[in-house]
Amino acid sequence: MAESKPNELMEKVVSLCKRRGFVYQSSEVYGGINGFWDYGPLGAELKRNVKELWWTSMTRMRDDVVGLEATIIMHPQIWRASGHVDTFTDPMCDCLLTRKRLRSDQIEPQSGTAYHYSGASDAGSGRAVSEPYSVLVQAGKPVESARKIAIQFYQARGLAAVTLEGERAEKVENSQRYNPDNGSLLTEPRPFNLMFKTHVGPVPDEDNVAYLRPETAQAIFAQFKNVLETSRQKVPFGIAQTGKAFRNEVTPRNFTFRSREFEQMELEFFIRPDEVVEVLTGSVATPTAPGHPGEPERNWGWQLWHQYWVEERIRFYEGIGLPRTSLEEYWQKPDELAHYARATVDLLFKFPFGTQELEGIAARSDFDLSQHERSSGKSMGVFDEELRTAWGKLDEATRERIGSSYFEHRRGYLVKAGVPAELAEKKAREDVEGLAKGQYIPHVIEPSAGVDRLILALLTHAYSEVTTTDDKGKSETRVILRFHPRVAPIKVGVFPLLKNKPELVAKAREVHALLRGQMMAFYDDGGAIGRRYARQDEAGTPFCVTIDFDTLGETPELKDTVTLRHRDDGRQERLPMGGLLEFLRERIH
RNA sequence: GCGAGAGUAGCUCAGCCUGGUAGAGCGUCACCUUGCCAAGGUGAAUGUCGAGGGUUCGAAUCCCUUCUCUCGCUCCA
Repeated sequence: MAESKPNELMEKVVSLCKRRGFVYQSSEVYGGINGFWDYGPLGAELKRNVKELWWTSMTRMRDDVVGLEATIIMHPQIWRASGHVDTFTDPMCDCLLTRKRLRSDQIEPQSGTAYHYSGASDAGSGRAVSEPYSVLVQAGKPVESARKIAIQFYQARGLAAVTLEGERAEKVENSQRYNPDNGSLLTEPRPFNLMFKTHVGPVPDEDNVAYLRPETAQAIFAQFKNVLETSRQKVPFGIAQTGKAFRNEVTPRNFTFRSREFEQMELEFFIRPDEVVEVLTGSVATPTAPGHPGEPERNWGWQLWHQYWVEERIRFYEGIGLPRTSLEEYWQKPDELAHYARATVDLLFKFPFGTQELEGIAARSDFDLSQHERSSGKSMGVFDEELRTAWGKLDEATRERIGSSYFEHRRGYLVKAGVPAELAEKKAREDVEGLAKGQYIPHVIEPSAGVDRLILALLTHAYSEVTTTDDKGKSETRVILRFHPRVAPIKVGVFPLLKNKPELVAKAREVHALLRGQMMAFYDDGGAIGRRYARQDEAGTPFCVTIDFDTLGETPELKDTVTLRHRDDGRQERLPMGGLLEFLRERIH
């Protein structure tokens, strides 16, 4: 990474992105639209490469993961079951004094005396403010403390010497309208729905409200049974999906990092609950050392699976040019975890504007499938013949122990989900009976990555500057994007050494024709050769091929060889044309 | 959404204070030149000065509104 100040580096990257056609602001000719970005020619190739590498490594290279491509608009019930309708509709309000933003439903109810003011004036300047305001003070506190806050409020609105007007006291019980920190009145609560709403059908009304998905994952849960029944997969296995998701962010920030329309790469990897693993294998293996635990084993519990996926994902990033040192693993603290999550690891990248999340790998227990089972009324469980048989062979004490552990987990989930205690107990007991018959709801490990964030990480990580000084002492700074060849938008540039020699141009065209179709190859004969190299460096092209007079046979033993030039160090080597394709393929795959 | 700063050629910026109808460097394109790292020459294109409104004989310049970007408060792909 270049050694610039954070903002400087970010500005350079943003500027380069536009100049070279990686990223443009959406709808720019109309003044742009906040939180939306388009990918230009180079960006589109880069993004495509990243998604294909993810898809290939997740599905094609594995026996135990299959793909899904679901719609963006789904049955609205999905978002009620997932919790997005509730948690994404937060009423927010602002403190009128400090402008601090608060979740109005999370404000501790306050009681005391509210002092209302109709406005204030400044005798000195003759100015007046007629905006009403109030301050809540706890019972017993003097009125002066309210006045002090109110004076600050009116001072902030331009009065120097404040004379408060229309003071009036009122008893208040359990109000959420005041800031607990300073007693200041808050703005009216406004709902902040982070889901984009639309209507299915031509006439918008309440009955046909639908949402653009705020994550791709829920479709995987909703289609879990279909995939299970049609893919010939058995737990443990995963379902992968990439696609657009939409969140009406309060504050889109940091270039493409937080966008309102963005793309995700998500895997839901379904595993057996630990109780099932124990029944089948007699014990549950747990992590013994940090690092990659190796090939999956039958006796792995959720913790090992979780660790496995964390390490798999880090390997993926390493494979596309983000070394482990550029990443940071953050294990969420118990109080930060969502209530259904058992563990979540964030993979953070050191962006110029701060260390921020690229991907979250969550162990989500059986929460999601259970929610959809309760919400849809359709079973989300799987049946495992082997489990039923193994259960039959257990002794009574073991059945009792494993059964009660399973019972506690299921009851815990149901109670948290709002099921009345008595009913939850009854249902949890039924679940234990199901377990004995070979039925259970799979747990899930969810590695969920943001594509656009990853693109931004790759761009900022690849960005570097090289300053050279020529004979005349004139120094010049060139930009090199040091992309891993796997993600580089253009894999190879093909140039005739000179443009005004038709034989060179024809030969270069021939080489270009040989390579294109196999990989993104770019032909260029404009300007001097050094300039063309520089242009490709800036686009992040790892290799350039130059056709010269030796290629044509000027030095007989060099006939049909070309110069291959490496981006990162300018090194050149001579290669036979016939071996070119293989040489490049080895390095870009 | 709120507070602070900014928006002029593809990019980086000057001009704004003190109104008189837009400039530099780089880049882009064409031609010439070219013997491996942004070489040189000649020529060309490009701005409704972010958008809208107002003041004025006249606005990039002064005033208002709006949009976008950057930074702080919330967020986690």
